[in-house]
Amino acid sequence: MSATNTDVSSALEPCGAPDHEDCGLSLILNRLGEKWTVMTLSELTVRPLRYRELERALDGITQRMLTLTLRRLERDGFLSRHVEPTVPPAVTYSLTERGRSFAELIAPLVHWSRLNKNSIEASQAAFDRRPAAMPWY
Amino acid sequence: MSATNTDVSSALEPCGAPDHEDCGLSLILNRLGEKWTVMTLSELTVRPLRYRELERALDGITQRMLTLTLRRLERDGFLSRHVEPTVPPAVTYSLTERGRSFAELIAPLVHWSRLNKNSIEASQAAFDRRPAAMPWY
DNA sequence: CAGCATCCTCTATGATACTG
DNA sequence: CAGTATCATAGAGGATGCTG
Repeated sequence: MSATNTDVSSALEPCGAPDHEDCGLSLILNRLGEKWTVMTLSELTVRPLRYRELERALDGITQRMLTLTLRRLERDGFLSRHVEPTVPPAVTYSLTERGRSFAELIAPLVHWSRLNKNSIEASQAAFDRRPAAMPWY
Repeated sequence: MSATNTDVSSALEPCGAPDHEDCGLSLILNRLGEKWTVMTLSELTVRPLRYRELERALDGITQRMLTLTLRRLERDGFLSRHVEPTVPPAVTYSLTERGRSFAELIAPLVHWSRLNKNSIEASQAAFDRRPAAMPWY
């Protein structure tokens, strides 16, 4: 079922499908699906930030979700956490090389979204306007 | 907060953050986060498939989730649904141009995952081995 | 064949309160 | 400042049975 002939690396080969080995795709797909991951990475792309700075930058985030998001990203090695042992403590988060690499990976998604936003919303509206019961169409 | 100087289009600018307009990124992020979306698109990348063919290709999927996934992708205009009005009916799903474009967008993620899987898992293991209470490190 | 309807569980997220 | 702890909820996902 894999596209094995002409296209070698440009084809979409999902990892996790029965005939594909697990390549860890689900991990990053899950991360991308989490509500605050991409925005957090984005903020840290600009410069390292402290906990409170992130909290203020990510409008509406709760402390719980901020901590969870940061911990998961740290666990995956996407960012590093630096604690300055002062009182009160100063904790700074910064992207690792891997985190920066991951962020670059996401940029095309943003671009594509921007390009396709309007037409996708048009498709959705058309779909929703569709007569309710019309199994033959 | 946006990176405005050297990097124009390669920077990760999240849409939805307070200082960024909504570019529809959350839609595709949500889709990517859904369990069967990418695998479904992947299967359809090879060739158009009928409902039962997809069901067999996507190991472990329930009819409920297959239908949900297909409907969402159809609504977004990523795939088209063709009904042959025979008895019993024959329904074929195929990628639209937009769906194909989206699939191409995902391919780099697969590649990146493959490349980074092992080192990410190493980071996770190291993180999990870390002493429980050690707020100063 | 290609679904839809129903019930159930589990996880992501959120609200709120407390602390070294 | 930078968290942790507890409680609550909505939606994703799954199990099962039925149908044009």
